[in-house]
Amino acid sequence: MPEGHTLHRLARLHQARYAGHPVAVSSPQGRFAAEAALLDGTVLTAAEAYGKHLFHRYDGQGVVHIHLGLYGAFTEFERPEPDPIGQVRMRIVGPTHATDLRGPNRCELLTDDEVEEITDRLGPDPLRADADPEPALRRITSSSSPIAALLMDQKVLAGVGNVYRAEVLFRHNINPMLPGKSVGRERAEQLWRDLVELMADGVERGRIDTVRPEHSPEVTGRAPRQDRHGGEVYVYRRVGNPCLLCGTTVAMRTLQGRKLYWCPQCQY
DNA sequence: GATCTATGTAGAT
DNA sequence: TCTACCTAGATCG
Repeated sequence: MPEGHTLHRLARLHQARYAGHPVAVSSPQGRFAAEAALLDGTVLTAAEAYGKHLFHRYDGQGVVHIHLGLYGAFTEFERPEPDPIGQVRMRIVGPTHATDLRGPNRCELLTDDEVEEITDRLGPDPLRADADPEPALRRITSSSSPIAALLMDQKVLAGVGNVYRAEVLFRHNINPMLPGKSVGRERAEQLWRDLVELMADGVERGRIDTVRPEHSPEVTGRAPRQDRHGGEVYVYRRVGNPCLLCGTTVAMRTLQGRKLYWCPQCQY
């Protein structure tokens, strides 16, 4: 379930459970076996997220770069950990807990320079305290690409995925196909500030909730979202259902291979 | 049991 | 714009 908030939450968890300790690293599936052997028994010094990328730093041995892609997931255990089930790419066992990594898009051992090459390509991450939104605001307000495409472009903003994109555009009544330069500076700033809040909330809760209290199905009587991702949302994957605000049927189309959801009435 | 889908990205065409 | 890739759970029959 990986948008930026998931990775930041994992980084925080891994930092608390493993950082500062020697850890056992293995690859039950075998596809990370050589790297795991190098790392096994060394100290994991830090866990950090940048956008949708997760980095595990090991004392003197380099940095493990993990990108979950669409399907990747970590499973966390208290020790004693069970035998691995299924395709476990990487297992880390620390003093009190263990974690299994399955199905990542990337799991590789890199040098500091290689890590920097990755982070240099990313736009500002709304979840990082050191983020400077200025480059993102300039990119958005000068581009003729649809705002929906810009929000998902990791070179523009790091960490925003399909759910946050759909939801933040709904919250600001912006049509997803509106060119970035037509969004304007002020609304672009509002989008950034809202993403900072929404995504920080996502890190705390471990799920994406974007519906304002006054718009909740309990208050409005509108049908609640029917989705399995866990949070309360306005439009994401609600195609064919009534908009929580106006009752108009939520629309869906594909943009650059990803599904886009919006309310044709509320977003113009 | 087969098929579909998914909060993603890189690379080919 | 397309395809490939990594995996598991939901859905279909």
